[in-house]
Amino acid sequence: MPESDRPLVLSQTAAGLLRDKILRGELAPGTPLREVIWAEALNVSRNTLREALRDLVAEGLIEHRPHHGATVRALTSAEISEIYTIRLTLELRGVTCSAYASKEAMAELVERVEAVQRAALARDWKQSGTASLEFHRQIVSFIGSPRLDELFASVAAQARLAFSLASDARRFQEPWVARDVEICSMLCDGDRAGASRALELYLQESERVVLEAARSHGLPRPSRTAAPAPD
Amino acid sequence: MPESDRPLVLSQTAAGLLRDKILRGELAPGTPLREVIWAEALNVSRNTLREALRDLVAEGLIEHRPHHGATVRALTSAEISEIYTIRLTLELRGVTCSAYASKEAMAELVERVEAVQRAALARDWKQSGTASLEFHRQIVSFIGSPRLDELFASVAAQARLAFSLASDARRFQEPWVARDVEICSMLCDGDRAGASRALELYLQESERVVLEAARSHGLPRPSRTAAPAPD
DNA sequence: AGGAAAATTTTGTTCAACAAATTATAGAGC
DNA sequence: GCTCTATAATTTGTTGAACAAAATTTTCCT
Repeated sequence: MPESDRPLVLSQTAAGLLRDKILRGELAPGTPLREVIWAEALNVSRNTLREALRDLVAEGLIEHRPHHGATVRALTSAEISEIYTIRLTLELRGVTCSAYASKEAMAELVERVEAVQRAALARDWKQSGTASLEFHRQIVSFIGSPRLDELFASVAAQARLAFSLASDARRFQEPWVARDVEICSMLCDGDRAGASRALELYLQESERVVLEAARSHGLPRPSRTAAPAPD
Repeated sequence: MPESDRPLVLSQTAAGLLRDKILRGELAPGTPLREVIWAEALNVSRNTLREALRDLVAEGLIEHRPHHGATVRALTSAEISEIYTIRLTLELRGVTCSAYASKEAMAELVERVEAVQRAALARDWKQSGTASLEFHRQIVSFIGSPRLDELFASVAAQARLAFSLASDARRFQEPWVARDVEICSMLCDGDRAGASRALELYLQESERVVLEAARSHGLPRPSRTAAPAPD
């Protein structure tokens, strides 16, 4: 039944709800998203849900094989590596473009690295991780391309999906804070070559750690087990 | 009527037909794509057409404003500039990564630049443009990320859309052939710094020319005129 | 003309149905 | 007991009709 609230575009709000659940880690990678079940769980028609699913496929959050349906995307180790390849490409270019960044943009960068520090001081490691991604996002924004910004956001969302496997959040986030700070100060000093080197090492190590976590914690197991209930 | 042939996934073959028509230039940028009209033109239901349209939106070939429907994407000059920003980001990184490219990949690069030369010699400027894009695509592929390859393909498709405005194809393509060859030989010699410089100038000038062509030829005019018939 | 109100078009969404493909189940035979 | 196959049950792909809501066009009034 078409009920209650009248949001601007239903299929997109439905996509939004699903996106949140996935990013929040409530739906483990590999989980199948059955159309009828989620249609009534989100209180939309099956057709509308399908449109929502198509949007999420475009975002890279879910996979869709014809006649098999949609599943929460489970990253292979190759895909995790690719995430870092993409990050390196975008962030290195961002560092180069920081030469032409406005005063405000640089101030925003400092602002964000401070947010990382605040979260770390408060021992809020989840927030620290989010803030760190925001910091790197700001670096990418120096390029000045909304589309590349969007790509980074998409990639970052998937990275967080991989992060969610990490058992101990502290050991996972703490070492990076100081390095974010270092990169930021190098950028402020105009030492772009140094920032590039630091960034490259940063991403290499991060990739190694995430890959390790993913490997130990369980990679795309074709588990045919029952799907968690929507509610 | 669900007729005759039984393609694997209808909505995607429908999207394919539309994609071709757009890329072929049969549907001018800004052209509205009315759902009922194209649904029966492609012989699919409206729901299926909607799914096809959503796919094309994800590809960046069409725009979609809620309650206004889909239109063939008309690039603003800012968006044309962004195409070159993205190309610069991807291709420069590709040049860097060419250091680790396999022998086969480098051979493929030479292969493609030769295809550009052949087409130019045959005065087939349309083919020359396509081949040139393939050459640059190969540079990007050195990065080794399918997703970035896909991004380049998407951006290239839109670039061709902008190219289609060019009045004189020869003056438009000829000057670039020699520069593609130069960049290729620099890469083969391992002179990545030189290749980077040449590439940056190449893209800067290309952007200038395309922007000029687009400006003179007519930018996103909100023409409310009748849409061309599907057939 | 100008602008408000009504008629029309177009999109957003739902529902019910069915074909086709996939997966699960139950036997048959060894 | 095990594999292989035929059958049933599920799930996706697609359709067509219907209607509400938003946007566009037309009409009509001043």
